[in-house]
Amino acid sequence: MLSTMKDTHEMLQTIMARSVDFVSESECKSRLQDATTNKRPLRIKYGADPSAPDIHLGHVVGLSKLRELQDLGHTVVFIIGDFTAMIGDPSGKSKTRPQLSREQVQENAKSYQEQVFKVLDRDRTEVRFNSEWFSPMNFEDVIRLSAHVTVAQMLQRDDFAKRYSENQPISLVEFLYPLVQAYDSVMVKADLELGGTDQLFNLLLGRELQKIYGQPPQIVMTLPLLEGLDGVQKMSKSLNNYVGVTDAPTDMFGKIMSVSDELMWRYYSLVLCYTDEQIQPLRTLHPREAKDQLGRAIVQRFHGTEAADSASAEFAKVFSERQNPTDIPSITIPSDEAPGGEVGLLRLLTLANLAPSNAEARRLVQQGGVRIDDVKVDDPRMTVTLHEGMILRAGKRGFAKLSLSA
RNA sequence: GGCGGGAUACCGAAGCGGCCAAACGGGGCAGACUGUAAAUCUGUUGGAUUAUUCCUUCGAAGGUUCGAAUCCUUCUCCCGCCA
Repeated sequence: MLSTMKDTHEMLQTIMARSVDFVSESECKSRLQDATTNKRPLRIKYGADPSAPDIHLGHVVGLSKLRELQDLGHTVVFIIGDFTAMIGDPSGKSKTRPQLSREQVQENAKSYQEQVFKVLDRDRTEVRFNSEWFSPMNFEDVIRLSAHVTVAQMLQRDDFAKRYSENQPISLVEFLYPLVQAYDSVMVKADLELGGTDQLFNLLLGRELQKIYGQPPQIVMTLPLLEGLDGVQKMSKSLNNYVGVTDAPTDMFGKIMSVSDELMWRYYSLVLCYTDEQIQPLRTLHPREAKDQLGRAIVQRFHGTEAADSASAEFAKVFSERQNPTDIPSITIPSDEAPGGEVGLLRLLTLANLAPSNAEARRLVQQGGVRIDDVKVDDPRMTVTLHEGMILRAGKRGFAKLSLSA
């Protein structure tokens, strides 16, 4: 259970590891001591947006930290922002987030939880939906809540300040969002809240609001945002630069291998929680080897050792040795598409889902990206005589195996 | 309520009567190389067609013109400023 007072310092170090902002160390220390003497685990708040139910490694950064805290005996209060998701968020430069129905939100929330518990300890997690306290509120309540903050306070937030000075629009709803999140903290009596560095303002507002409501202010900790596969922008579903925790082992491994050499150390640190001392020896390895280990460790975490090893082996086979993968999706060409067992090459590629259009298929062929049974074909006009088990390859990753049945 | 700005392909952004399927950048895809789906370099990036060519696309609908993303009219949506 909770450690003794002697360990407080050590505990603090564990808690603070990898954090960017931490408000504040001294508060945390006394809170920990209090927790120990009263045998009361701290309540660690974490908010999740169920509008995009795919958890990726970017989320794992925070989740891993939560797990560490759970392993120290604390309780995670996992808040699903079902209320906020139902309203939709017009935030920022991006397009307005779609408003989700209650059913969709429920469904997303469910799959969200399934994924989250790949990292979190279910027994030390309290799941809450914020519609619990927001749905019953009426407009009067909203106005009263809003009265606690000023526009000047809101404009302290970086992105608001920036957009305001650049004459970019800021929706009133966006002003309300930090408030909503802050109120969550009040409702669950959070002792500590963590989030990405972009959440700092919202987290701090939670402190302010708690003080107003007569609660001890939560400790605030931010963690770095994990860069996505492109190595520049933060990992996100909408940028399609993410590794999902439900990705198939081979995909997951392949995506990790596509991370730049430079970036992989961040993944070691933020996703796998390696300390600098643990990372140091890895730097002497060949980058390809270090990345292979990274990929295996990550796949192992979500799919097990066996899957990790075979994903690694499969990758070496397909990309290093340029062999065909073990499992190739099988496709059947309808007989009316292939009179006499013959089909035009381009048509074949589109039928096999290796190209979205004939024009795209032509480009592939002209650029030398197409092979049939390991033989390069470069004539877009050619006709192909089909046979059972014929293997089509388009580019590095596109494969299809022909099945002639019926 | 008044005034002004804007809507271009996946995204950002040029173009302002023909040479525009539309510059440029990003992203995507392919190739070379390689140590990997790293890095770098090159090519490519609406659809149909072997090609000639044709079709659809520049917020929507009409119109002017031999010819429009470009001019006119109306409409829709977005943004800013001043009230």
